[in-house]
Amino acid sequence: MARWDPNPRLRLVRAAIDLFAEQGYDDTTVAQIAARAGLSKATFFRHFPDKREVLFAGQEAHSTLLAEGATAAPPDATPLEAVAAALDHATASFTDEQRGFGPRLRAVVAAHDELREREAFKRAGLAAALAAALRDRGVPDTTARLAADLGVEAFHLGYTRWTDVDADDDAATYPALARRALDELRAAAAALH
Amino acid sequence: MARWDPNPRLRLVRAAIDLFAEQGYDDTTVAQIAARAGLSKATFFRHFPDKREVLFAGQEAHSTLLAEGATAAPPDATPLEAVAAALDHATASFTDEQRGFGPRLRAVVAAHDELREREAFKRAGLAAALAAALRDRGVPDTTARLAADLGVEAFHLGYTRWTDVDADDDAATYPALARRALDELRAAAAALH
DNA sequence: TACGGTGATGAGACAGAGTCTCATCGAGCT
DNA sequence: AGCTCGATGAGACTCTGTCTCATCACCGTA
Repeated sequence: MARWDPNPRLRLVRAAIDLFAEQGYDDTTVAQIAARAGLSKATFFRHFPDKREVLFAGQEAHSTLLAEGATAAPPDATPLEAVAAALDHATASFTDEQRGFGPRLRAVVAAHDELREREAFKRAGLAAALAAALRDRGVPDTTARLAADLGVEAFHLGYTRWTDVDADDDAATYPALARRALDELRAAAAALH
Repeated sequence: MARWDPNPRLRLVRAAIDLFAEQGYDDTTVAQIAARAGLSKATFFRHFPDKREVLFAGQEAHSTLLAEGATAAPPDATPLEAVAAALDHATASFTDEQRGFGPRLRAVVAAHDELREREAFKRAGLAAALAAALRDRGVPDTTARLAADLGVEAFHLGYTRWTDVDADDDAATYPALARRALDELRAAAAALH
């Protein structure tokens, strides 16, 4: 696993998750991550803008998928139906390896403000992208933002349940769990006023 | 304005906002901020855990105020009425100096991901505190989170309008603007399903 | 007035994050 | 073999953030 092997990015991600689980996030330096991946510190920063980002890479792709899904929904779909379509589209691409990383990822992030901060930011990015897609469908701004917030909350709630090892129902796919979460949120929102 | 003068914290905040406006956030070092406040770098980090935080200090106080306001609402108040009470309580304490900082603050934050990230995190903290207060009133978890999200969104929307120099209607107080924003959000949420 | 205790500050060393420049390497093309 | 181009490594550098220790102002007390 050295210098000129393929997939340097993925090697860095795996090395980082392993080291964070072994010795903690704070006690792991970027140089150590790079070394385990057979690379140098400089190369790490060519692939990721900072140390936190190695755990959140690919979130931009999720933004794109959510927006695509919402845009591709039938023209007469309601805002929340478009959000459901966005969830279907975005959750379909997740892999088993991503599911496997889930528990370790959540444990590390939960333990460090630095990482929870990045998570909150990424989440805001997802909501903004989804809201923009809804606005392009003609949904008014405030409605679009609220619907997008529900969608992103369902996206995360579904992810949490999908990667929860204590409740590993193999029939529960990520798309199905996200849909169910959205239904719950919709019901709660309807009961709000 | 040197070493043993009073209010070192506030002096640091003012120095930071001034320098960020003058030379930009990236080109301002912590040492420079401390020097302008007549203090040393070490003392800056005694008052703020990191460079970003000098712009967001006091957000914990807002969390407390929001929670207090929600808790103090009449027992028979609906979740959204409790949120309105929380906004009344939290927005009442803002000063004219805070209003004056608003435009510069928003401009600096908007220009740097690093700061927008911290803002998103603080926002999540406010929402969590408000949601916890609502849960303590007996509001179900999901409902509490949604209502809290609306409240925090109204809190920020109201702040933006209150500190918008282009629309400085002196009769528009922060509490009134926050209330109005909450009403708009409530209407949009009701129209969602 | 002198003295001692306490908390805030400064000075400076230090490790790690993140940036930058330049040399080197491998792959593909001619 | 020689050339080009993109990816990498090496290493210097600045700044953030931490830590230790000495110093200073203030306050109470003798």
